[in-house]
Amino acid sequence: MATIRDVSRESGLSTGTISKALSTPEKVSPKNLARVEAAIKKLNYKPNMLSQKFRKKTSNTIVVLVPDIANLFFAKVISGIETVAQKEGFSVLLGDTKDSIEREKEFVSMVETKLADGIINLRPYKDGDALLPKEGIISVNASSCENTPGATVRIDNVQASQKVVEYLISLGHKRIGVISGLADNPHTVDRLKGYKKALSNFDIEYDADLIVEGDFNYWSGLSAAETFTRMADIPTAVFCMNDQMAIAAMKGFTDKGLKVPDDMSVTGFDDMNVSRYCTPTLTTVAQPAEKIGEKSAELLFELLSGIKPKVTEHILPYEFVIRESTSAPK
Amino acid sequence: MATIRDVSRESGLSTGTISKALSTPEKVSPKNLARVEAAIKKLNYKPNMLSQKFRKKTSNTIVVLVPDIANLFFAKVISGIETVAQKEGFSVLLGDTKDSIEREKEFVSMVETKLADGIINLRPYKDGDALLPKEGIISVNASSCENTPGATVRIDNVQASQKVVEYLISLGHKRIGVISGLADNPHTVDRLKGYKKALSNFDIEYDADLIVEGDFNYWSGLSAAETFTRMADIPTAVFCMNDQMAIAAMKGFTDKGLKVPDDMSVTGFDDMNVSRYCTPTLTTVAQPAEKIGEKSAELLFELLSGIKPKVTEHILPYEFVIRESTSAPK
DNA sequence: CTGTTAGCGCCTTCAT
DNA sequence: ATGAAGGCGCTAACAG
Repeated sequence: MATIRDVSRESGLSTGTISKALSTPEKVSPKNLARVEAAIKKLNYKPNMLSQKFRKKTSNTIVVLVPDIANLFFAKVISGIETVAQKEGFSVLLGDTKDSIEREKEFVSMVETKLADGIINLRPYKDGDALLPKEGIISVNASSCENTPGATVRIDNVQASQKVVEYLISLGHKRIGVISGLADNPHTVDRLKGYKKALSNFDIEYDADLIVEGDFNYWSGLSAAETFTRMADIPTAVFCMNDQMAIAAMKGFTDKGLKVPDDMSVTGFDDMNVSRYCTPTLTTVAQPAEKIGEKSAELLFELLSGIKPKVTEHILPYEFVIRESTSAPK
Repeated sequence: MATIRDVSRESGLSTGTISKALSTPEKVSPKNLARVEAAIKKLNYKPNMLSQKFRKKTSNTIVVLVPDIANLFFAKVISGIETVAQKEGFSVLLGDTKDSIEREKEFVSMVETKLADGIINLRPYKDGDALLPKEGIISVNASSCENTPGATVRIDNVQASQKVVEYLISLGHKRIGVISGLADNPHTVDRLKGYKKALSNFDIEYDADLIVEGDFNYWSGLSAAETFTRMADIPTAVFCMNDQMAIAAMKGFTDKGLKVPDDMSVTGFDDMNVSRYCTPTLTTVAQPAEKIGEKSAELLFELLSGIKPKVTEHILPYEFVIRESTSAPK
């Protein structure tokens, strides 16, 4: 493998000149530039970026910490991050933690060992078991919840949930079930808060029996739907905390002979691509996943460049999308 | 930032000893080991991995080239890759090319510039515009098609497609439509081949009018379904080349008043999670996406370690899953 | 504009 | 088992 020294020898110029020819060609005479190029081509020289990074003490790499990359929402956020990172000349290291705190630690330590310059964390912040934010580690929390410390990008989960539930109420629903995420998940907490606000705004009493705990995966939505159908006083609508559970719930209700939306209105959260193509199409909250990724990356690069950003908590707009899965109760 | 030299000074030991204490502690006396540890803790020393990699001339990083990470199938493959990579102590750099050949080039050059040791390519190989395989660059093509050169991991697309179509024929269908991917996509080519084989096995004449071109995205499935409903002689079943188009097609048919599967059988390809929760549930080919990722990574690491693997073309088993979207024609 | 020089932080012989 | 010394490939002063 040819090194810069080989190019120097071949071209009869010093390594310093070669280096400059590569980084700031306008500061090298055209004649010499041509000689450098010729030598590079002849030797098929490729600069050793590892050496460059070492020398410059910067990896130009960020790590994206993600609980599970096979979750479409996260994948979209990452896509947004990638777009911005490439524009800035950064690489993104994938930190699929598979929900293991051990793996998460390893990835965090990558910035301590210079392998990465900063971190974007897609795992919602939870008091107590959070590795980030951490002193000396530049990070952004993407898709966070209320009261997340440090730099964050998110939508207003409380408000969005409230809006969904108030819409159901406006249709005439009074008994509205919830398929939640795990009870201690911060998104669950925020979205439940919005649900309660909506009820209280319209003087509907909160009934804890109407909250069925899921885990954001399909299966739990199906199972929760069955739970509802076994209730003595079945609700007329169900607010699901993500689209996956909502789609599975629609199936669960359909299987038990309930028509959606005639017998049961169902709403989701996220607006995955499939939600406008399933049957019936899903009323849901559209999260700007790619935008969240882009904004997070932009914020991280601001932080990385040393400027203190004016705003460190970005609350992005969401959209409430009404489709076929909701209607007035019979 | 403390360096190894600081630890050396603090502990009164040479840098060589510190280095050894970190890499092969069993070769350092317990007494000195303790002193090293004390010094490290006192100074909060973290080895500079950038320097380490530079010195060792290996990045311990692989790049995963993916046309679009917000595609669930790819995301799952990546998840499998990550699992194996972490076990091997490698990082994975995300190469979301967003279908741009320029970006792809950049990522490929990362191994030439030592930023990565090898590449796993999720883009199907197409004669003519393929950057990989390439001399001097260790790579594996994951989820490839027939006749892909170099190291590959895939399922037998032709056989799987044939099986699906023969199943439809066995149900009594004779006029079977296809919603394909883009015509020049290698997966389209392989799967169409299987479709034709099935027809010819059962002496059904191939009718090019029954092939409607899609692009593997939802929208094209919906649009193709509408095309079918406008045909004079509507088919009784449609073989879709992925689940996304199949789910959208089911919606398209339903919207036009056709019942699935009573009036129209629909099959997919991939078996995304949603396919067992949509309504009706989808008959499809289950690709072992995570396994494909794991196998690809294992193969790459074999290649990287310098051993010539006995097998460089891995054909993984798929599963044909029969669900509710198919039945005998009326 | 170009050449010289001195390291970046670490690992690895090679002695001891 | 430990220490001394050299150098990986590159960039960044600094001189000229």
